[in-house]
Amino acid sequence: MPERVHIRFDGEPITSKPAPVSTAPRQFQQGKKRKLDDRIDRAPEARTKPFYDPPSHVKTQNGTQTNGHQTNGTQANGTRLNSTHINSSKTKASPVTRDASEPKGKPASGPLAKKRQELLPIRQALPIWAHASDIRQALRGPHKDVLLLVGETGSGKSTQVPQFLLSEPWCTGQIAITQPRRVAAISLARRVADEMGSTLGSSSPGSKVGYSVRFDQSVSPSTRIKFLTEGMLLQEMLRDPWLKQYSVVVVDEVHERSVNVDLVLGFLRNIVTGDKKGRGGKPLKVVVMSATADIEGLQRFFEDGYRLSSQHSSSNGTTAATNGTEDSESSWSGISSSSEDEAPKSITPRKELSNGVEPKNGSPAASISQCHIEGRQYPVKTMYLPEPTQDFVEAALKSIFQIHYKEPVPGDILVFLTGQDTVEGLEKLVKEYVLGMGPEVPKIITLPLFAALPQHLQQRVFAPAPPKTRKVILSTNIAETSVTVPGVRFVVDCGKAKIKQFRNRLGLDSLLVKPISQSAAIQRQGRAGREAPGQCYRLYTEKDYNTLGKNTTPEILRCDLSAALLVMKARGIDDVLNFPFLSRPPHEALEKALLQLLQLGALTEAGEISDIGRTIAKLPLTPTLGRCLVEAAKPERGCLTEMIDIIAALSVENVFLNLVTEEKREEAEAARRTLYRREGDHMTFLATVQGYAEEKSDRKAWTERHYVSHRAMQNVMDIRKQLRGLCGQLSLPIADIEKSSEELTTSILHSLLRGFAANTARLMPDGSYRTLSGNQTIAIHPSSVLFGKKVEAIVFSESVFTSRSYARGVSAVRLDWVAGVLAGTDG
DNA sequence: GAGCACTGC
Repeated sequence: MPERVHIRFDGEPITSKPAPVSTAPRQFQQGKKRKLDDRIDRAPEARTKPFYDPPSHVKTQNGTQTNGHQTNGTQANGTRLNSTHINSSKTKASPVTRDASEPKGKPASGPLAKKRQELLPIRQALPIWAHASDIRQALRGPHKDVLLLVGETGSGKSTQVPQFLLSEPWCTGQIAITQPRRVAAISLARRVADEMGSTLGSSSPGSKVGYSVRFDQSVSPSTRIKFLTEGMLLQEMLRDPWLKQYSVVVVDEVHERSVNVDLVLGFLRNIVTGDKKGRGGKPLKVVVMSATADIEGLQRFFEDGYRLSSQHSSSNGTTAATNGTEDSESSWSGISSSSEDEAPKSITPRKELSNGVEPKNGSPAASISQCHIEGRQYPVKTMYLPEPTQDFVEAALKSIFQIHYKEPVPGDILVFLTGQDTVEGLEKLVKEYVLGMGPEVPKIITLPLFAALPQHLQQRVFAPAPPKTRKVILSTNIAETSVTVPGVRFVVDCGKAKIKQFRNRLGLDSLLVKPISQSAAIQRQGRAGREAPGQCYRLYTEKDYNTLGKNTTPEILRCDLSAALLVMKARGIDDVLNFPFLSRPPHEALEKALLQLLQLGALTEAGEISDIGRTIAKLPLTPTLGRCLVEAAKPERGCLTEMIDIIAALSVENVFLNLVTEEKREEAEAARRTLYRREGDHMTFLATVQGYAEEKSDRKAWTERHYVSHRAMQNVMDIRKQLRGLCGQLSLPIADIEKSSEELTTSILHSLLRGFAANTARLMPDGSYRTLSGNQTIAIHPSSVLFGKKVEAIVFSESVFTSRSYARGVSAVRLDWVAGVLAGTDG
């Protein structure tokens, strides 16, 4: 989750006038006993029969810790919150010394310095502050290159760790710190610049802090700390596999386990455990930061790397830098290492293990340090349903009103649901019930929240509730990590989410409602305790909670791996099957992805990356879309500009606005008629992008006239510009041969077919479509302009299984074209 | 007749 700015946790009360139910943070800092239960007892009686059982054992799921005082809370994952410990035989936890991250030299002056001075006490109050010295010690000295750091929400790790390391003697290069999301990278960079009394990024040549995200890079010649997205770091590795400009890479939010973070960790392990020739002998330090305490998987992951590297260098002197060869399942989700017996036997227990390597060739042992930092989270009381429910929307409705009648305002309710449909369904029900509330009851405003909701409607959740009013936010998973809603004291968790899963056999994604993991449930619960003690109402039984998986299955085990494998191949990993995966995908998935890359011509028969593959790897696109682009640039196709427009539209969500009412929908259909093309969605996207681009006077008005999303079109234009620039650099030619519109359309569709040969289907006599590769029934998605139309064959750029198999992004093609593409798929 | 959430020189 993004580390929010911690202004509210500086030890001052959140509000100047304490609300009746709020417990000011200072009280916690003074270690006063929580009054949570008293408060509940004093609360007005619920008007309905109590709906919930308190949990049978632990009532408080989150410990609260501030100022280093230990409360008797139990940490979210059930382990004890202990004081910080760094495990390293060479690292004795030393007393906190003066912070060396403070700039040396002349005394500061000016507004930037003033800001830095103002922020200093806030930084010093962060839980991580007291451990600055420990963190520095853990990486000081040779062969102390890896630090695993658990820092819970509010510990301050994302902002402080890079500043702690800045003045270390070994830190002569830049510090990279990766984030899963662009907004987090930018806002953290801004915060750290303020804390250091520096300008941000490219605003002045002397600025010390910068960031790098897609479409937005802001660094200066003096940049020392650089926040960047995981994808950007991978992109930088294409140019510099050894990351020579960096002394340390801090990998943040690892617990989210994006595909990119798994790839980053694999590459970093290779660098850190390999020889240092590629880096001119200089070591790279790696800090891996996670919000969940389960870092044993990471410990094993790096241990295995060191062990293999020492085996390599002692046996044949080769480096493990580009090729990890461990067989063990170093799985994050707790699958134990299968090569346990190879681990150093002398060292037990693992907690005190500091040496990942038993030196086999006389080299000093490398050490992996661990550090645990307590968070700043208020306790959250958790309630379960006594009996399972079939209808979580109805159960949520009951819970909302039970809370509303029982608990005083302020205190907003955040409800986690599965999707737009359940959000809108529950919104309707709540609004109906609100009509029946008496005038003496506080008001309710319902606020839906999901990604497809227009931005200005999403913004409404950030406005505080008016007096005597309670906000009820009905949200998808977007509020679990991406959006932090202020004011929430009550969470209602349906225990489910829509999860995307790639089916190797069918080659299509499924998007189904599945139970969430315990860690996701804890994450949702934590959303109630960010500003004050809170409550979490789980719409399932405690027994059901205990049967949930501990962690969410990492994305790399759930997705199409072709993009990930191409990333590896392009960065010099020849043997991708033996890449050091933190969680190793099944062999079948890897083979399937290799086969797909071969069919795209991105790999040679020998499995080496081809020129086409190298080109595709440099594009910010999936391999399939990249292949379409390369095809469109061929002289005989000559439709690169058009393909760029289409791909740009395919790369954003919701070019066409979703309309709520039937009436609006009909209006939109009529308005868009000029954009629709009978050839299908891709030509329709082309007409839309071209129409928008040709509008020179008022593009916003153009989008409104055509019921097109202005925001989406702005993104399209960014991507279009980026792709045009890249095509120039990669010498992909823009054709200047005149073509008839029919010839152009044919070229475009052929280029699409080259990338999406596997995504083709033919019309059956019964009117359904069946894929040519697997003879699977697939239906044209209702959002397609070809919905309800019958054409002899289709090509589609996306497919997903929800209630049935749907093709999205559909174009009509001739069956003999499809047959031709399937027959010969050479480069 | 339907759209979990992120992300990329």
